[in-house]
Amino acid sequence: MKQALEESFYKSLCTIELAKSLLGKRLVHDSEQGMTSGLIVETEAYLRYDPACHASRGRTNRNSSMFLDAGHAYVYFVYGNHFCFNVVSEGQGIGEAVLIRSLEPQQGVELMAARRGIFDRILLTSGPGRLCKAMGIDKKLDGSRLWQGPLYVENDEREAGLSIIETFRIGISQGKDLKLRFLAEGNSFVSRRPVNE
DNA sequence: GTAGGGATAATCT
DNA sequence: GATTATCCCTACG
Repeated sequence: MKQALEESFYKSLCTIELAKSLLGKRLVHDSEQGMTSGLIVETEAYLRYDPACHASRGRTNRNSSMFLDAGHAYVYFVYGNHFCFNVVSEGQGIGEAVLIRSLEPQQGVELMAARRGIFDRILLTSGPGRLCKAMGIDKKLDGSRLWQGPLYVENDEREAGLSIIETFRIGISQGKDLKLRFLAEGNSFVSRRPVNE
């Protein structure tokens, strides 16, 4: 592994700051099948008093890793088909996290394509379920420590000068009016373009 | 390009 | 039994 961000990075920021700060950084998975990585270009924040947040109605078996210390992974299964990957934020006992919604593929594009069964670079990792499949992220990584790997985040020089757009979150029925989705302006790998504002 | 629905299963009521 | 932080395929303009 090259330079995984340290635990202190995750602890030093609140959830919204972390969601913005992760844009332009690189998510890396050093798996048994090979190395894959991608630039984070879209995130969403889920806050503890937010009705759309899994943790807002208390701790359950499913969401328990959301209550770990900042810098752990929260991976869950949705719609009977897909995994979603989150970066846990805030201190132990506080259920907040940042959902990673899309990546721009960097290393291991061939492996991603093989895992996904498609070859269109744009569709490889543009969506939370898609990127988990491409990166080989599943329930085994739930609760893992992002500062130790094999799944981790590192800096990328492209973070500098990045413009961030704030807009509404996707795929939820509650908390729709909150602008807690963040994306890299002008990047074509985001899962959906913002509609109005 | 947009809209609709099916797949598919853990979780919660 | 309903809901769900999704994806993909098909049909229709």
